[in-house]
Amino acid sequence: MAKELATKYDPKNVEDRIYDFWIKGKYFHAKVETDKKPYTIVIPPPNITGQLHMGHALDNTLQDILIRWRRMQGYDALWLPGTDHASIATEAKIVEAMKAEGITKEDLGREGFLKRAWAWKEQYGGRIIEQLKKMGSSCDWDRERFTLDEGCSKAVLEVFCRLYEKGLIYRGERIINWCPHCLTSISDAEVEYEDQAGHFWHLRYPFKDGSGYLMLATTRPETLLGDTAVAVNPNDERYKDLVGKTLILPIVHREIPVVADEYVEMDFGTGVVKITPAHDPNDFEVGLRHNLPVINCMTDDAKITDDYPAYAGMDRYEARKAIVKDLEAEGALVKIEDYSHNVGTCYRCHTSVEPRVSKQWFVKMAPLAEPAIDCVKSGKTKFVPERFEKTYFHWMENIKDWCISRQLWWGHRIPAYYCADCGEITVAKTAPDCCPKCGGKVEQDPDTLDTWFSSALWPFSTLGWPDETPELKHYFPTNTLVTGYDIIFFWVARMIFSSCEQMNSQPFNTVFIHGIVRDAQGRKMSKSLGNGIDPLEIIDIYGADALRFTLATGNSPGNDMRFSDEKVSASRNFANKIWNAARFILMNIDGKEVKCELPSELALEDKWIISLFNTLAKEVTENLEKFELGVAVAKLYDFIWDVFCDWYIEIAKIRLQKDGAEAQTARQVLVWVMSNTLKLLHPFMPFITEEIWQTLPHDGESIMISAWPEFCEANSYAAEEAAMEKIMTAVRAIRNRRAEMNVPPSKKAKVYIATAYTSTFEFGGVFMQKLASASEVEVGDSFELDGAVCIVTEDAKIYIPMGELVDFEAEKARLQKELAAVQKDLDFVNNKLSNENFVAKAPANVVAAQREQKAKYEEKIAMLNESIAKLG
RNA sequence: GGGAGCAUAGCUCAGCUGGGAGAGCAUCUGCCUUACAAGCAGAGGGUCACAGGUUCGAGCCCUGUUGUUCCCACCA
Repeated sequence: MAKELATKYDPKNVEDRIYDFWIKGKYFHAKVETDKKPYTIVIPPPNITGQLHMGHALDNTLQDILIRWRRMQGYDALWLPGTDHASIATEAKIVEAMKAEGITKEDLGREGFLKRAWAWKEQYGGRIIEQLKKMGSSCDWDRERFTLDEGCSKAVLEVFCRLYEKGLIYRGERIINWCPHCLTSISDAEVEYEDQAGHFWHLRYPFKDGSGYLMLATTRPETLLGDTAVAVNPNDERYKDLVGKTLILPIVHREIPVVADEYVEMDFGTGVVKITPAHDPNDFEVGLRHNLPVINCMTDDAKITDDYPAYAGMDRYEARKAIVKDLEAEGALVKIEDYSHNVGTCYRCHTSVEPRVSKQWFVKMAPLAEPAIDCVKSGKTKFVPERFEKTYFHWMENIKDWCISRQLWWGHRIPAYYCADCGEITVAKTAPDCCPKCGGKVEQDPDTLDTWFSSALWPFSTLGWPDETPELKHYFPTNTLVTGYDIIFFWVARMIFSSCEQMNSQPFNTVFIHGIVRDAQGRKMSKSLGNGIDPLEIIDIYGADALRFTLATGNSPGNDMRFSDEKVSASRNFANKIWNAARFILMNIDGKEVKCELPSELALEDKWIISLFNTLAKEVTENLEKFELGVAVAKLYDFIWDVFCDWYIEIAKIRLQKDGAEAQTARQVLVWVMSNTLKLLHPFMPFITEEIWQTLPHDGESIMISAWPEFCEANSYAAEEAAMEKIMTAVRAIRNRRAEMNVPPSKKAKVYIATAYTSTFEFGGVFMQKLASASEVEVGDSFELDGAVCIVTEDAKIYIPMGELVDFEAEKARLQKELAAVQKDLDFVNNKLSNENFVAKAPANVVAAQREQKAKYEEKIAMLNESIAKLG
């Protein structure tokens, strides 16, 4: 068996096979076991257009760690997977693909387009799911959902109608953000602002009565076509008398009034603002207050309308040039300044957003925000780390109404029906045959809903709501939502208010927030930079466990992390280390009857490792409970590598070589500790742990459904831990000394140990032989030796007679140097202890520890002095 | 304009409720010690950004400063 295992762990031989084994065993499937406590995570549904990127890899690694851990703890753990139809992103991709074939949406018509979209979904929607499987994700694939499937659509209809009936959804003509490329409205949250270099055009607008000009400046001269006023601040002494006068709009030669409005900042620019209600949100508000006409001068793809023949059909930037030229010709242009300003862009295509007045559907947010704020304030939903609650509150408290209608076809169609005759609006789950008011013909609103409207319902729509399913009853509210901070507004906040409203409950108890994965230089990974790292490629080279381990190790809640090959390579090395430890154990139990249970007779070193493991189990569990995944995994790394491999396995070799009862004890402890450590590591590195666990003696079908190791009082051995620590300190001291003197390990030497802990060191003698190149070890109260190297630890004075290698002067100097160092330490402690305030105010245990330290230093100093005296 | 994060070894980052600073990588030295050279044993390397304060005691708590990153707002 052992011979078959290569010296290097090869994930390619393991991962797919193990994943199939899990699927066949149905271990991921949650069975609605009502006698067990539920633990639920709903996946942030990736877009069907998506390809697995590092963000997904991190997000899903964290979720899988939590769900595997809870499953092992005995919870009825459900990780519910699915995908998002991503209306705008998907539709854009399909339109783009069609463009290559020379077809437009209109050519196909709505039905034809949707048919094509569904075909597209069938083709690509499964791709990201397959990629998630490569990560080892233990999702319940039998419950996979899609935001546009029948159930989710039913939930969407239900919510829309309920909100409409409550007056929380309304239709209105408002200024909204319009993407001239995607040809749809987008919500405020979907606008990204970026600094762009632009210009400030200073213009003069003449008074009708010929009494001069008003100077103003604009960053968007083309919107002048839609100007319906010029505003000044009512308190501005400079312009007080001009309010109410009439100006002639340059080029257009329309008469517009001068109005007074508080919105105008007197200190900025000339304190005069042109007002374009149709193309600026602030101007729109001013227009409302002053009853100004709204003149839309652009088409939906941001070209000038036919109302302005000179510019009709020009793109807004072309028009800008033409208009500036004409302004100059007319003498209205005063000067042009360079100016950098924030421009709103579409979060999908980064085209500059064109604010536009248009009739859309909105969700009235104020009444929904209040319970959502309370949900977090009261602690029903907690953010980890907590600071993100502040972000959440700030957003919720300042929230504006949510524009939910999109001029797209791929999505949930708005269930509103308009009567062609009387204009009556009917909102209903099923289409009415005719207008309920006048019996006229009705037509459904052509628009669809914002994709986030359906994902806002995800925690309960996926569990069967609005039906009262057993799943909904058992698994809702969900336990943990794992997501990045970049998606709090889009999704987390909307799930919270939707759930508060529809379910009268929080959607999840904890929101576990992580940061984004950056490249090795700390830059955001992006397509345009081309610095993205493909997780699948990393898996191909290093294995999924190595990738997962890297992502988990770097994780500190809410913080960004950098990803580099070096880190994955270190993780791969760790996997290999585990692999080789397993090989060693397998080699030694080959052909022997070994069960995975602790023998009744344990040696000192067995109790030591068992005790340390016990502490590890406790701490890892505590760290996981606090979402300190990175801390938990670091402890596992240290235990496996530095404690188990570097010390315990090495020490175990001594007994294994002897064979007999002692060897059998060592074998069992090796198997027990290894097997249980693998369990603790399993959530982080599922493949390799399963592979090894299966090869070791084990009970049960799979490590992933084995019981999570618990802290156990009987496995705590404080005295043995302390004794081993003394021996290990001595071993390290000897190694250190030998290394300094450049003595090769092959040159063995006898070791004399003078100590008060004779039995401990007598026991540890064999360890010294194995680990510290000791040919022989003699333990006693004191020794009189000439020409020996002397090493002083807190518990022992160690002599190594290596006369021919020792330079006595150097040895003396070294000891004196060490003495000085210890003396400094002692002074420090003494200083503390002689401070009355310290002794009086510091906790008793801290003071006691200092006193103990003082005694140790004094003892060490005495021993060092003695050694120096001997050297003459 | 408002808010938040970060600043610790050459690099990347840990550091729990305050009790003399840690890891990985890199560097240097010595080892094929039969699980592992993707390894083993050792070493060097830090005014914990700066300035105050609270405390017997501060990397950690408070105030301010500087640098840096991000989020929100959007003064045309």
